[in-house]
Formats: sequence, C-alpha cells, structure tokens
Amino acid sequence: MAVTLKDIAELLGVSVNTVSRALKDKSDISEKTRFRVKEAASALGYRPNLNARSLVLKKTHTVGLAVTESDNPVRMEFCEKLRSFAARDGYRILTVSLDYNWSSSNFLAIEDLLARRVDGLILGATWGLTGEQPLGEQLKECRKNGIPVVLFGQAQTELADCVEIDKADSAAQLTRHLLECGYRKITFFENNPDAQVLQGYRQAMEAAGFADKLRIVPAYSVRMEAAFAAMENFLQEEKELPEAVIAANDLGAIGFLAALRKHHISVPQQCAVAGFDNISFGQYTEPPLTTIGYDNGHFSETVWNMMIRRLRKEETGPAKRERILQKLIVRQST
Amino acid sequence: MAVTLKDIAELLGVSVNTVSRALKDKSDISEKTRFRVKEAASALGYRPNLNARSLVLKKTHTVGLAVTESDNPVRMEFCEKLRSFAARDGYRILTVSLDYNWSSSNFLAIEDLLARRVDGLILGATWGLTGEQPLGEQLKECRKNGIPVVLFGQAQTELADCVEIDKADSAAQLTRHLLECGYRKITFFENNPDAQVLQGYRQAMEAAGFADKLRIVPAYSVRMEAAFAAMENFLQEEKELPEAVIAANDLGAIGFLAALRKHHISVPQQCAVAGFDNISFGQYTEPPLTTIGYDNGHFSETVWNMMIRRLRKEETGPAKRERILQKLIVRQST
DNA sequence: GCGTTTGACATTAACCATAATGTAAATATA
DNA sequence: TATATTTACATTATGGTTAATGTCAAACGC
Repeated sequence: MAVTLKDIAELLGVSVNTVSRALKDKSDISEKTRFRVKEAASALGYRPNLNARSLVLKKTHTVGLAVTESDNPVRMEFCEKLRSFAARDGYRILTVSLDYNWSSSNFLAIEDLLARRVDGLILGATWGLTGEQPLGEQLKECRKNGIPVVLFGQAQTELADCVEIDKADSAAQLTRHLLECGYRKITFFENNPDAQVLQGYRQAMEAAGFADKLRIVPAYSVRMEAAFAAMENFLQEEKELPEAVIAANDLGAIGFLAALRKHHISVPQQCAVAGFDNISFGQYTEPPLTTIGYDNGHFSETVWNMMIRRLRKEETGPAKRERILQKLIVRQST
Repeated sequence: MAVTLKDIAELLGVSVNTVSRALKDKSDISEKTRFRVKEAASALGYRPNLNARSLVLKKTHTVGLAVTESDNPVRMEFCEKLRSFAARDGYRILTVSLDYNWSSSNFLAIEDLLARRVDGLILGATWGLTGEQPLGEQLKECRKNGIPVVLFGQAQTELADCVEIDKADSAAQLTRHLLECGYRKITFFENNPDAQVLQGYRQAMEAAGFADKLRIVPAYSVRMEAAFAAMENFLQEEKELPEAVIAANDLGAIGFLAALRKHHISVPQQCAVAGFDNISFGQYTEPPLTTIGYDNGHFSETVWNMMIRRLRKEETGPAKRERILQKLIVRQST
C-alpha cells in the first residue's frame, strides 16, 4: 500500500539504489536525477520505512523504558521528561509498565522490548536484581549484545549503569528533621518490612537514642485513597495519636492530611505529617507538605545522559553508578 | 551480534524455514526436529527480530500516540491507561509529545510515527484540524494507507474517528451550577479567547439573563504555578472580588485555592472556586474542589476500543464519533 | 509392483531499505 | 592516440523474517 523506493524507481526508470542515494543527498548522483527523484518522492508521498532501515543499519533509534508505579504522577513526570530529552537527541521512547512485584509478565514485557531491538534499555529498578532472577539474565544478554542498560531507583547490581536514589538516606534525613523539630513519637507507615526507607528510619531513631519510640504501621500508603483509609483505620484502632507520621510517599501524605482533617486533628500542632517525592502538589496542600525528594528534571536528565553517552560510545567503561541528591523541603506540615 | 534463525539453522544443519516453522509450531515439522530446534533456540538465546517480522507481515503491533499537554497529570493518566489496554491486546504504544500550538515539529513527530509504520494512530486533537493544514494531509494519507486514526478531545473533522469531549457543554454545566448556588459575579480565567469553554460559559450566563455579569480574565490557568501567579496578580489589580472563579482546569483551581488562602479569602464563603478535569487530587484539597470531568478510565477505554475494533476490522465503516459524558462533581469549594 | 499420496524437509522469493561492487561512457592525462 | 580517471548510474549482496513452491523418499492403495 505504502509507497516504496521501488515504486519511485520504476516510475522514473532508474534503480532503487539511485533513488535511495538521491533522497539522502549522497554523491554519485547528477543534479538532474536528484531533482527528478525528489519531485517524484514528494508527489507519490514517499515515506521511508524505518523498520526496513533499522534492519539494515541495526539501529532503531528507540530506547525501551520499563517502569513500575506507572500510576504515580512523579514517575509519570519522570517518563515524560525522559521522552523529551530523548526526542531532542533523535530517539523515541517505547514505554512498558511493569508490575511492582517481579512477575513473568514483566519478563515478557522486557523481552518484547529486546525483540523490537531497542538500542538501549532504561529500567526502573525496585527489585533486588540478584543474578539468579530472569531479569538478571536479560541484563547479561543486553551486555553481551552491546545494548546499554541504565537502571534508576534502588538497584543492587553491577550488571548495568545505575542512577541511584538512596531511600534509606532520605528516610534518615526526614526522621532527623522530625526529631530536631522535637517530635519523638514518630510513626512510619510502610507495608514492606524490607523497604530501604525503614532502615533509614530505624538508623536515625536509634542514633538519636529513641529506639524505643520506633513504630511502624504495616499499611499501604503510596496512594491517596489507600493512605486515607489506612489513617482512618489507624485512628480508630489506636488510643494514642503519634506526634508525627511519615507516609511512604507524598500521595500517601496527602491522604493522611485529608483523613486527619476529617477527624479534626490539626496539622502540625496535634500531628505532623511528612512524605517522600516532593510532588508539585505538595506546596498547595493545606498545610503545605514537608517532604524529601529530588529534582525530577535533574533525575531524568542524569538518566538520559548516561544512556546517550553509552549510545554514542562516549562512555564504554564498566558499569557506572551515580547518586541523586535528595533535598529536604520543610513546609508547614511539620 | 544477536542470534538469528540462520544461526540456529546452521548449527543444526537444517534450513532457516524449518527453524522458523518449528518455533511457531506449524505443520510439516517432525516432533524430533521441532524439539531439537527449540532446544537450540533457547540454548543460543534466540529472540525473534520483530522489525524483520514486521517488514514481512506489514504489522508492527504498535500504535502511535501523539498528545499535547503531556505534563498534565490527567493526560498522563489517560496515556498510562491506554498503554495498559493496548498491552492487554498485544499492542505497544509509542508516545510522542506535541506542542500545544500546531508546529512543524508536531508534523515531524507524527511523520516519524508513520515512518515507523505504526498500525494505528491515536491523536489528542486540540486544533481546528481544517483540511488545509499539514495534519489534515497526514490524516488523509492514513486513510489512504488503511491506518486507523482515533482522535480524542475536541476535533472538528470527519477525517477520522473521534471520541469527543464537549468542553463547551461542560463549561455551561459548571456555570449553571454556580448560578444555581446563587453566585452571579462569575469570573472565568482563560487565556485563549476562542476556547470552547468560553462559548459554554457565555451561553449559560446569557441564557440565565446575566450577560452583563460576564467576566473573562485572559490569563493562563492550566498550571498551578501560573494560576497562583495569575490570581495574585488579579487580586492586586482588582478592587472587587468575584463571587466565584472558574479555572481552565483543576490544576489552575488548586493554584487559585492556594493564592486565595494566602490572601485570607475564605472559599467558598467569600469566593467560590471551580475547575475542569476531576483530577484525583481534587477530593483532597482544602476545601475539596468542585469540578466537572469525565471518567479517565472510561475515556481511555472508549478510545482504545475504537482503535482495536478498527485494527481488527470489526469496524470498517466511515468515521465514527462518540461523545464522552461529563459529570459535575460538587464538593465544598462552591 | 507401480502409481499416488504424504510427510518432512529445502529452495526461492518477498518485504524495504542500505552498502559494496560493477560497468559503460565521458573526460582527463601522458 | 592510448591509457587512466571520473561521472553516473546499475547490479548484487545483505539484514532477519515469513510464505509460497519444489523435491525426494517413505508409506500407501489397489
């Protein structure tokens, strides 16, 4: 259906090669022929078939992006910024969403990206990534095939470049801030007992000599509705209000704010609230939210820069590791 | 570098075709050979080259998605849901971001999608889309080449299927709601004088006999920061506070809420606030936001269903048009 | 026992593009 | 003038896959 080089060649009575070279302004073509070819191409509405070109050149100018938590606005913003950096450099981003817990559908999604011969792979790493896992095999395959991989988030592997966010450190910073404010009974809402953030929380509490005040509520607080429900549930069950609560992220903290408001608990007077991620809504909540986060633009740019340097072979050494700075943003919720 | 059918064929001393057929469980292959081939394939780590396959089959199982306002969380959520519907049906979504105003880079972005031979194209339509525009030509090309196109948003063309959001109607509904609440001095913040929302606003005001109360402030209010600034500016310049303000979307409304709070203006007592889109944050603001919007999940599903029906040739007729229902959500900001 | 079917492969063509050679005529050089 | 070079093409190979034929021997029917 679509117009091909062959169609143009047959129309003009020249060879396919001539058409190809003419359209790309290469040598060995007379001005006259070049002109005739370009005329015919635009008259017929020729559009190169990039799949065929990729097949020959072994470059798709496509980078795969596989992310978890794709419903999180911060993550979405990250992906969007990544797309625009990539576009600037002539690459397209093919995005797939992964389950939060490692699953075979995740494996297949990445397999699909590789089957589509992406030039590189950017991967939101929330799993352990030990060598035995199928993902580890995929990463090794990528290395073998010269496909650069950049991980972002919390990765514990040397199999690929990584832009790291030290969640334990950020939790520790946040906890220290709350301690400095004078809060002691600080409760952390986190479903996953192995989460990095809990390590930071524990470490900071213990370092300050308040190990006995450690309090972890095993409830999801990464979404507003879930966090709202978790807080309501918590308020019903507990007799004693904590002095401060930490949510798994800002979305959760916003849910907390709403639940506390519903129960006429003033923030931060009766209970302080803090979250992670520094989402843009944080400065417009009531009260504005104290949080710790990174600059999403800088984060995505760092990830993309690593990728483009690999793609351009400006960087060819072993796996690099970069750490993104977290910034405590103190607002009125603490 | 990557393993091909040929590699397997040579290893086993059979033809490429045999390998291909064996791997796809087709006929004309003995059990023994099939087994040997599959063993070898997994041993070598064979992964089909989907670009080559696409070249032959003329199907990429990829749908292009071109959107404006890609920094809007509602839009991002829409894209994400679309991706998951597509994934369920075995398609990948290749997303490109377009400028809000029609530009040549938009043209090139869509051209790139077509050059990559997407099976279909989903397009966020915020432009007039008259026939003269290059986009109109691209849409005609798609039709000629049998590439289904689904537009969403506000499109005024018969060149493609369209899932429509009647912004004028929603503005009218919102305005009527405010009038019913007893507000009369209703100010609309909208930068674009030709915006559909303003037509709805005017129509509702005039129908209620308050044409003299029409008040439009030409300021951007589609982002929180911009809306915050616009409202502050407005409050400084104007002596008289409106009874209600309408923002171009919920993000803007949230910016308004923050600005009004800063100036100790109570909402909705001194000034009501309303927006568009029904973003999920709306129910967690202080006060919770009155808004009008559609169900994003239903919206994206409708769009995808149109696309998949075209892709599967279950629908082959002329351009279809579907309208998405808008729902007024009254909360405490009015 | 001989023609016919069929099972299990191989061969060839096609998809659309790029790149490496081949080639004939025109021009330049010795 | 004879040879070397250049110009402007065409031809062929290549990329990895699928699909349409080709082929040959074993199994089958009568």
